[in-house]
Amino acid sequence: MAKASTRACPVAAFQKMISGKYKLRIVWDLKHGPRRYGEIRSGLLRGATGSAEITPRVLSRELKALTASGLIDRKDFVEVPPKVEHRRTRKGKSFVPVIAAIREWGERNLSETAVLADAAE
Amino acid sequence: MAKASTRACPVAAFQKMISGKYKLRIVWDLKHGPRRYGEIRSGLLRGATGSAEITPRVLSRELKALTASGLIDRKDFVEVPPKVEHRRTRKGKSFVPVIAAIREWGERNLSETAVLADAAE
DNA sequence: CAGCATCCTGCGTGATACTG
DNA sequence: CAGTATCACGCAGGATGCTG
Repeated sequence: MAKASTRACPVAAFQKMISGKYKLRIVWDLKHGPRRYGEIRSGLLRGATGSAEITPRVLSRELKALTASGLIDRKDFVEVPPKVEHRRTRKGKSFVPVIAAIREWGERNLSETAVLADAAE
Repeated sequence: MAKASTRACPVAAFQKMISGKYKLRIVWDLKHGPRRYGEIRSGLLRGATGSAEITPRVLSRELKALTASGLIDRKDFVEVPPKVEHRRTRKGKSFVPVIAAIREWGERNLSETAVLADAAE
């Protein structure tokens, strides 16, 4: 039964796994190696103003979900001052090409003209 | 602000475009050619009981969004009885490999056994 | 057959404040 | 520094009924 569902819709499982606005970007941002909590937070959405982006609550949740999905790994240096690092797992690394494919397609089909048409709200 | 996000992250635009539970599946299901509204609806989530899945409201919205995104094309045979077909556009077809990549990865890493094994690991 | 109108609910997301 | 606690809100998405 589970076989049937996943076989019918791996896409659904994928969507569930990367649900949320930041998961894909987090995994992608980890390409340079392990990153600390604060690094992800400040490096994720540098807006034009460099203003804050993701709230601690949300980032925490995303990281937990990604860890639960097995895409990233959490390393806690247990002592003070608090230090936690996240890095991609094997599974996470194997997922990178998929993100790359998405990015590549997005850059060709969603950039500029397409984006403007879509962002016309 | 939506503009900024799409600009920096094609991934974000991608997520926005395929947001929702059915868009990817709809595009995928159109691989066999044009499909009528009812065909998509009854063929999308044929459960064990074959019960209904997506409501007209939701399906309609998904189709509109996909049309607005340029992934699918809507053909309305204007006369009675109502007949509407949807098919993939060029853009939609170019998007297929991405879905295929997602599916392929999902089948290898998100299938029941893999999920369980990875969760244990 | 292919929708639209209305109501309702859960959840993802953000803002703010606090803590070990 | 790396979170947790609480409140609030918008929106996706389901249910139901009606229509051209």
